[in-house]
Amino acid sequence: MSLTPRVRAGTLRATDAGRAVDLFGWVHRRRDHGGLIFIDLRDRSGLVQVQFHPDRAEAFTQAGDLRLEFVAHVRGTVRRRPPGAENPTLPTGEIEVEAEALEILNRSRTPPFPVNERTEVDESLRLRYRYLDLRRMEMTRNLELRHRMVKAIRDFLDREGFLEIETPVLIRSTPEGARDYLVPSRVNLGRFYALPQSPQLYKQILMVAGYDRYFQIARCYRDEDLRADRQNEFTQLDLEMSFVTEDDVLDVTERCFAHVWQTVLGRPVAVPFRRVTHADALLRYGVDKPDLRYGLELVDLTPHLQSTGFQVFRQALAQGGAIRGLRVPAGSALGRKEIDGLTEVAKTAKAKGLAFWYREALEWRSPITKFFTAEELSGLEGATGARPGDLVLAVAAEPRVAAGAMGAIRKAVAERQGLIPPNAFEFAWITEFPMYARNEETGQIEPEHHPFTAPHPADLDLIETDPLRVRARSYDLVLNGIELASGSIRIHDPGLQQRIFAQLGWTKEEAARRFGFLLEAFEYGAPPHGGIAPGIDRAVMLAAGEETIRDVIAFPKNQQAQEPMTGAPATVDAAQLRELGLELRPRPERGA
RNA sequence: GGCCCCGUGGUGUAGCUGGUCUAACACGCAGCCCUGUCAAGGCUGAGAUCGGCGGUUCGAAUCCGCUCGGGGUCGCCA
Repeated sequence: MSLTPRVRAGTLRATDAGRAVDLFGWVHRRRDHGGLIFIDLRDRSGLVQVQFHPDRAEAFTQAGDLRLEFVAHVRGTVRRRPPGAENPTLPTGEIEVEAEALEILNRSRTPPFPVNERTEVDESLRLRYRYLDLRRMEMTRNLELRHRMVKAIRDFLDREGFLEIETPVLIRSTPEGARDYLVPSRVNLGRFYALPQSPQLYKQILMVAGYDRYFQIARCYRDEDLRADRQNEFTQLDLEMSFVTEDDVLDVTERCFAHVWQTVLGRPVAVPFRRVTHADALLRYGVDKPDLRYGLELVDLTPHLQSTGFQVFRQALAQGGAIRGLRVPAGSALGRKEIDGLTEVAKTAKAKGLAFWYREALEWRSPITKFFTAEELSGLEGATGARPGDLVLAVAAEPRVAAGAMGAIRKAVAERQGLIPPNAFEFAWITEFPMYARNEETGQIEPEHHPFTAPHPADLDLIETDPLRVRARSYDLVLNGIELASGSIRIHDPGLQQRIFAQLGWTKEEAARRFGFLLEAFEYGAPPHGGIAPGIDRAVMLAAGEETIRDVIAFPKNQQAQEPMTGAPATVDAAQLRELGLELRPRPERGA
């Protein structure tokens, strides 16, 4: 059979009736009636029903041999289906292809899991046979969605005057941040490249070079443990702009997302996005990446219970603690069991316990009501706005712990009470992150974002005196409680950059050794600049309504950072190691 | 590394307060019948000793311990 231009199965419509077509695809399903055979032929675009009639004896006989996932070439004619035989649930349901000839291009073993159904299949099996998994329509849909989103991003940024520039994947290791993946250099024995955790330094250098609007769909690598929304290898939209302030970066970013959501998902998204300062987010939502699809704002009860006689609260307050509360509308329906469950959530978040009061018609009911004065209880009512039938929850602890615990409680309550609207997309900016955070283990002060983030101009004087209070010119984009992007206005003044390095405890020599090239570049006319880096995998995951980014990545790693289909990472030949000047030490324990 | 969840024919599940479980159901697979189905239908059949090891018991898929594999999460992720 000679090959003619192929037609995609899922694209055929009633208007194609009478058309001679060549279809190439996989057997999605077969319905063999003995005297008549129907095959659903599937390709990337969808599927169409092919009918084999005994009148075409040769094709009909061959069709009897077809099995699921066989690869076939069908030549035939598109026909309207007989009245009453249409399938309204299928885009191609008005027509079918009457087969005139069939060519079985390849057979298939019985697949290890159903390709033609939506059933949940063990993920390790899916990854081992990823080529079959990717044939499933949900995965095809996800990868197509990803393509369209990335294309929409490129189109948008192109129109906005951005230039897409590639930066190296083999780069110099910089010890800060996440663990680097290292690549040994054969021609420079004993030396290593690192894979980029992000193109951060190169994009800043590009700004110095005058490429004032740069972007890249960049692969990034971080040797850290994997999660549902975290791979050791992932994709970022890396973006940097010169001569801008926060507002410019936020503006172009939110218009970019609005464009993608509109053109790809057909979902209008209002701009500008809501903005919440980091401090405010902790106070009102207990996290720095609040899910704004639901209310349930936290309330500061500290001022109302300042002199409470309740020992647990009293002690917490005496140690500089805070009391954060949450009104659960209609929470009186929650029983002891639910409260216990929430208490567990609070404890997992390091709180010692969870206080609760049921607001009844005339009074508060709780094991601890007796410890509070009428005045305090009315303060509680005023602060939370609790009405009869509601429940009030509270945690007293060091402010950070209280916020974190109540943030976890807020999320748990929303999930358990079904307060999260489906199909909602709530974007929000979190601004003014602190410049520094204390590393709990080492006690050292470390940059919250990265050491090139510009400090808030009003806080410059605090850098040396009270670094933890210095706000950064940084911002995160949050969508439905998931961090989508992170960025900042950068330092472009070599003097200030030195000062920040010094604050981190680096000597001039150390800073020069690590980032000398950047400091040097800044001495040749560095423009003010800033940028952001949205995670593509997460954006697609949320747009697709998936629970894990693995479902929007063609060949992801599992939680053990392995790729089950090819078996990476794998051992290598001794000869390869020798050539690289590497020698493996036996593992400390559990030999072999 | 800690905590939590899961592991039963090819797939998805049931069974799991120990005993006709000689492991059930659906899909898939094989054979036969069937000319308008679309999760096609009907009949017949093959296929798992219940992740592995050890223990408790007269008796273990069911209870206990260890272990392996997978997932979620905390730590980690400038």
